[in-house]
Amino acid sequence: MKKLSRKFFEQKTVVVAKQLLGKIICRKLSDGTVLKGKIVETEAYTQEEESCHAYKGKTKRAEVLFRQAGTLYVYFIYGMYYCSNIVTEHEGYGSAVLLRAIEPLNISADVKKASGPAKLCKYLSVTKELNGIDITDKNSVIWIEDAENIAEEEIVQTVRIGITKAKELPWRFYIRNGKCVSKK
DNA sequence: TAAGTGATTAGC
DNA sequence: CTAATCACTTAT
Repeated sequence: MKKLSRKFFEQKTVVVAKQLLGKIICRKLSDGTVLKGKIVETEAYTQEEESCHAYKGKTKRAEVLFRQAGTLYVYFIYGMYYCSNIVTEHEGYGSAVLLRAIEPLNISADVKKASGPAKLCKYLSVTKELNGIDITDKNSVIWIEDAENIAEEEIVQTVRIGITKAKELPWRFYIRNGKCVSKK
């Protein structure tokens, strides 16, 4: 399988969000174990809309969003959870795709263990230590492998969930009938 | 539906 | 410094 290049993430954020569906996210743990999961749900965030962390400019937390495409953005929320995003478009523009759910491909994995943005991070052992890494780097501990594109009719596009601002934007994508898609 | 939980941010 | 907010999950 081929690792996705930086070029893939340099497309428009909503395009990346949509095309990431069906791709395989891989995580190499410190003991050498490699976990894999199919991405089944994503959301797009760009700096023009107020629900994005980059909306107010380069704050200390959001600075990572302005880096080059393919950078991993991990943030801590509600005192207990991490969420991971992949930075998109060009350097200096704050945008990213939130990974909301994956379907674990490891043999003994529970299919519900990664059906939510914070659960997915827990499953893949993603913490703030990984904030800012380049997932297109050859030696990265997280990367995404290419896979067949999901057919247009299998992709559902709806409004984003769990946010309080700019709710009307239809920037959430998931695979129809995907068993690991998050709540609601 | 409610509440736990602490980093981040804006506003004094 | 303080207080409000938060792209969530789990258990009622």
